[in-house]
Amino acid sequence: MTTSCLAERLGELIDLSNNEKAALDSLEQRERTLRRGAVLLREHDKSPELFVVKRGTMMSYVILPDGSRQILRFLFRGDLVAMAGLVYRNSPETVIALTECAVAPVERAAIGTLSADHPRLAALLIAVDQIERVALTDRLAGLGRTSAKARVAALLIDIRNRLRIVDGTAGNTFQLGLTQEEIGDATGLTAVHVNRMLRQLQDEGMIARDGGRMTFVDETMLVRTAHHTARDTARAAGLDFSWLPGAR
Amino acid sequence: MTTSCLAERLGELIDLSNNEKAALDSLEQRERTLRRGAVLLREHDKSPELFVVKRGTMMSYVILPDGSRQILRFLFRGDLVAMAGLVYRNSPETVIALTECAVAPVERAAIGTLSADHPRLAALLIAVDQIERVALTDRLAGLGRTSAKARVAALLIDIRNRLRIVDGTAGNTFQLGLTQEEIGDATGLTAVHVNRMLRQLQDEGMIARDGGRMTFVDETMLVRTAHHTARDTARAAGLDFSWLPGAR
DNA sequence: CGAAGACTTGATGCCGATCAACAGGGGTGG
DNA sequence: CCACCCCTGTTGATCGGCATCAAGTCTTCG
Repeated sequence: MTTSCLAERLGELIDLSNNEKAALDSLEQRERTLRRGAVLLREHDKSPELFVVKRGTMMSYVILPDGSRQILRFLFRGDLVAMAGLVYRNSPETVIALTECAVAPVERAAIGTLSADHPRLAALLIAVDQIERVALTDRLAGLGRTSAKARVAALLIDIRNRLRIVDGTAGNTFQLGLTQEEIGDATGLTAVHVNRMLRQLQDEGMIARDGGRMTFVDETMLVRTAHHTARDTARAAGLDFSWLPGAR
Repeated sequence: MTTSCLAERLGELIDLSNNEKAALDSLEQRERTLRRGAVLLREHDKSPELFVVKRGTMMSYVILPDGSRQILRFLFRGDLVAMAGLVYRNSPETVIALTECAVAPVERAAIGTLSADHPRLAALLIAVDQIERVALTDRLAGLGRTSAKARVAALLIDIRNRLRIVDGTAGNTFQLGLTQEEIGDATGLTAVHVNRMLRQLQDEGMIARDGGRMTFVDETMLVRTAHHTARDTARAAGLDFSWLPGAR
């Protein structure tokens, strides 16, 4: 029995009832696989459905009038993709697969019936939105007010933390899975300057690199360099769900 | 009879039932007034409740370790403040009044009971979150990938559009109500450079300034300068709410 | 084995930060 | 009522971080 990825994600926040688990499972009946580089959704295209990431990692971005790209978000197992498709007929962003991926398409209407049948899950979705909103504002502050080195360091830490949650690896080494150009498009820098910042972090003994693999040598220093507000996105400590209505 | 500000806001998106309106009204029983500059909520402080803005304009920001400030959001009538307080015990941001303000405190638990009693409203709150998320990602792309001039122009357009919705003024002149330092903290620039950008926009005939009043002289050009993705945040065109469950 | 993409490093230039000085204005206390 | 001061705005001079341009290496894959 494969539990739904969404149930897995929400289950980290609160204990779900069996009814709720079943409702979430039923959302992820279908599955669609994507190969590396495949486009799930294109900016401005119609987006009649949303998706839950089941395997692999993806990213979403926008292209500005001058052709430059801003990466908005990296997506991992359990993340909801294209929630904006709920309200906007046309997708505000492009979503592509960074690795081999599997996603579960979800009808828009399913979110409506879900909130009717399971008010607590609807409230929980609101809560998850807030967590993601805070993550976005953290990035906003980073782009607006921190140096190139801090931004690159912060991105590395972010990716590592998310990978850690997904595949449970506890070590200090991980597969970054991003080109330097992608790091630049996420942090508002050029690929060239990203390269220099990585070299600098390496020369200063904070990280080590070997091909695509990244190792945190001095994590304390790296965190300090990143000005990382250790919000520890998904950890239950510091979160409060006492206001949720009863389960069904 | 004063309708609730939240009902007003949500009512722009869909037609609310009388039950729903009543439920929203009941959220805004209490009212608290704030004078210009007053702090509603301080970063890291406990935030046991949320608020709806009833009158005036506010802003939220964070202070980074080096003392610099990033303004995250400007808040107008009908906006929800401190929704993050739903999940985070401690507020992730500071919220202060830019003008004389009135807010209605709302218990966290009220959101829970609201979603239990009125599933459609819960779904609508999810939808509103998505609209705001898209606005945030637009700003993210602006900070990461556009010039100082474009960012200032975009901010001016944004503020004007929001003021227009709130007070229904249709003209091209409005009270900006922000210092140049605040514009800088919102756009990731210094006050000095904001000043130069405003002068440049003025010299190029896009805007005119008179004390605190701002006039759009050549709006077309201003919009082009801002690379403004005319998402027109609250306009119902392009939005889709057919997936919502039935009203109660 | 050739070609295309990713990475690396150097040289140079520009956008926006920083430092500095001054003007206007509104609030406060003497 | 006036003097003072702090806040905001304005403009010039200089500096520095990151972009841009360029050239070359390494890797991967057809």
